[in-house]
Amino acid sequence: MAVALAKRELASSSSRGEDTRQRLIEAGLKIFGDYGFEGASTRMLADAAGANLAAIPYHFGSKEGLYRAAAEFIVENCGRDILPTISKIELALEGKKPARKDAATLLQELLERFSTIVVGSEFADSFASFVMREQLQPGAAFEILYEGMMRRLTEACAKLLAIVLGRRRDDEKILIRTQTLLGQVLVFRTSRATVFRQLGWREFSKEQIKAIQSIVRENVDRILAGK
Amino acid sequence: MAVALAKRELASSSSRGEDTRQRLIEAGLKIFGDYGFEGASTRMLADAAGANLAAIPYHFGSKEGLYRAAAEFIVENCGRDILPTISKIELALEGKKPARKDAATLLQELLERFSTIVVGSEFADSFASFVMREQLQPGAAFEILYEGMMRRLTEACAKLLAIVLGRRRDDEKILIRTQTLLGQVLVFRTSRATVFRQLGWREFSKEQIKAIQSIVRENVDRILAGK
DNA sequence: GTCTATAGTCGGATAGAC
DNA sequence: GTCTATCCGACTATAGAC
Repeated sequence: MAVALAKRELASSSSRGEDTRQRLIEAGLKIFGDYGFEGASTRMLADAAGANLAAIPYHFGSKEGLYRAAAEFIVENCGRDILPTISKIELALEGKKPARKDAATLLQELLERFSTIVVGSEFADSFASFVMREQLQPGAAFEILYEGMMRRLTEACAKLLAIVLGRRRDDEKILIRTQTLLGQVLVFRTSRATVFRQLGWREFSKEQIKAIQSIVRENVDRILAGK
Repeated sequence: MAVALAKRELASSSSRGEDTRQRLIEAGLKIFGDYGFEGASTRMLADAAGANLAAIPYHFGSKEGLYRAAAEFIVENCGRDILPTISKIELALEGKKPARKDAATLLQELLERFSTIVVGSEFADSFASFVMREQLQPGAAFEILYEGMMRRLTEACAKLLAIVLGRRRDDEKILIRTQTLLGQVLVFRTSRATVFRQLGWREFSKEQIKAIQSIVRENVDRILAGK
């Protein structure tokens, strides 16, 4: 927190440099998300940021450097939304093992938070494409995304599920089932075009997000109820 | 059928033309899947097909024409695997409404067939990327994929689910839940990199596919059991 | 730090010989 | 139908003025 503040002060007090840097990262998020690494041109990036072409190699060394910086930006922003919940869960798991019922409640809370980010945030519109492209062809940015975001999410999810179903947390079946739980939420992003087409939607409205979350919650309840 | 046969005969009997065309489509499937439409160059495509650069505009009009042809190839090949099952279901739904239990059995059969394609076929390695990119940025090829493949799958799935849960088949909740069912399977493709990382897998082996299918089946059983 | 201008590369499509 | 050669546009990165 203190570091972030210091950064901001540095940005506003010093030169335009840090400001250009920030605008380039935000433009990178959108442009790389829309067109992919190869499809995005440095001209698009510079234009979207209102910056000069040469500012990219200057601030980030290369187009790829900007790409990595965008991945780090995603991790930081998602972190703001979901890390508090994950930290709470990790803390609860550190002490004596939570009761089955409490673990189920925590798991539902985690999934609701997750779905709010995945379908509910307009920020997700930019970074969802970015992340999906890295799933297709994992590169250096995938490491940043996985270590900074996905690992803690899937591990927290798996540990809670293990408690609820009464199994060891590194049981392969638990890990597979963890993915099926997350998949129920993720599908609304990864198959967005199909979902919109079939449901006649053109966006995720507040009501639709609630409907999705309600059904996921119901499904998960039923899955957790099984022995 | 007679048309397909006639085409094949024409291909083998006539000139190299039809053969080059076929090799370009198969190369397109792989190259477009790996690099995306923009990322794939006509030189890569021609090299992978063992064809000349100029053969692409000659046979398909343009690079985009080859792209569309690849989408049609996907529809045809997926169709071979899953259309018989879908047709069987559509037939069963045409007559008098199947019993709840029978609908559940058909739904499980459909999902197993679906998961076999999604995670189990080596053909999927190529076309999964192709389809995912179209979900990100739906273009002309998305129409081909949706109308030729996804529409009938999701509709069959939704109709069966409506019977099992005793609701109208155009109920929004049914359509949403349909997506969550498919999502449990799809996640193993769309988040492949994360799944492999968390589970320590490097491929989908026979045993792992069986494990996935078994857990999906269990989840779906529990979801369908709810009222 | 930011700009313009440019070098050097690679892209898709085409013309025309065979 | 297939090939070679080539056009023309767009790309990333850099050099050097300010």
